[in-house]
Amino acid sequence: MENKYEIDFDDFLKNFKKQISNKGYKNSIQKDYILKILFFMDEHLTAEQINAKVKMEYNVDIGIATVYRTMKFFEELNLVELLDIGDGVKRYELSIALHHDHLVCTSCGKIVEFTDDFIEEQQIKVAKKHNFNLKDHIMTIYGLCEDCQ
Amino acid sequence: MENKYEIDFDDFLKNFKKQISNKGYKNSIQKDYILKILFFMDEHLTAEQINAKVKMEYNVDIGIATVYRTMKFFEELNLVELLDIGDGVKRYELSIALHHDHLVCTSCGKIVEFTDDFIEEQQIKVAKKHNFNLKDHIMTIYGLCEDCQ
DNA sequence: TTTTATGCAAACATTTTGCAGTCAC
DNA sequence: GTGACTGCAAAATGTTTGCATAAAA
Repeated sequence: MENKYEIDFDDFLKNFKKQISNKGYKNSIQKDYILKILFFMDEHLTAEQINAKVKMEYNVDIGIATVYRTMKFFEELNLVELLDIGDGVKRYELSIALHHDHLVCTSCGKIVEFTDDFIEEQQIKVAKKHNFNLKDHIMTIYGLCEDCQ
Repeated sequence: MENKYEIDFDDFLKNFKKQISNKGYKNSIQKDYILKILFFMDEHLTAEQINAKVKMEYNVDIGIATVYRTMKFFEELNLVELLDIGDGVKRYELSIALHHDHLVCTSCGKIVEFTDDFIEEQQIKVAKKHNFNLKDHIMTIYGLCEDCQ
């Protein structure tokens, strides 16, 4: 199976589960389902979408509460990252994706990932200038994609 | 009275009201209250906070619905900008503030504004590279402020 | 006098929580 | 067996909408 991370899913899952149990938490079939969905999806999924995909792929309704709770759990363990494109809905992606920022099309909603080393460096300088101890950042550029122009 | 825009509030209000009526909309005392609160506040206020400030300063309860509707109205006229720091609550600020990005302290919530020409230029290049017609962007750097380190 | 704005409450969408039962370790 | 997890429904949060009334132009 193809995936954008260029690593084997089984290796990934094994490692992921080990991290969970190492920290004293318990694994479950629901967590596995969610991980598999996140791993093989390119897009940044909402809780509702994750729930629907799990239902579709595995014929199980794990419930939206479980999705939210699991995502919050993964987030706290830094295994998943939250993406907020400003439409009031949370989207999630695996942290194994290298850091990147987002271009969002304001017409069709398409999301393109990018990184820019210059900007990254400059952000460090900005934080330093204001005596902030930088932890993270989000940068989202809004515009019209090629198709929507 | 001091304010960060270095312009006179009465001039600002007069101009603001003119823009509203020029576009065929009606002015109101509620809009004036909200504008005065926004003008003299440094912070980026939520709808709830704006409502509370109006109640406190003018002893009038204009209602949360009015605040939301007015902010959406101002936003559509590009008189106000929406700031989303990713906590699921909308914050607003006047557009007369020059464009800037934000540093947010993850401990105390302090927000510091900044601009960086280098980053701005680089964003234009990034958009161009991906064939996006750039409209806007948000960039928020998260970290610990001096006091919280 | 006509159109837009207000204010209340009710509706809405998304996310969180309480709790009893279940499962992983 | 114990602590963590699940699943349902109910609650909470933030925001929007319907509608009758009021106010601005």
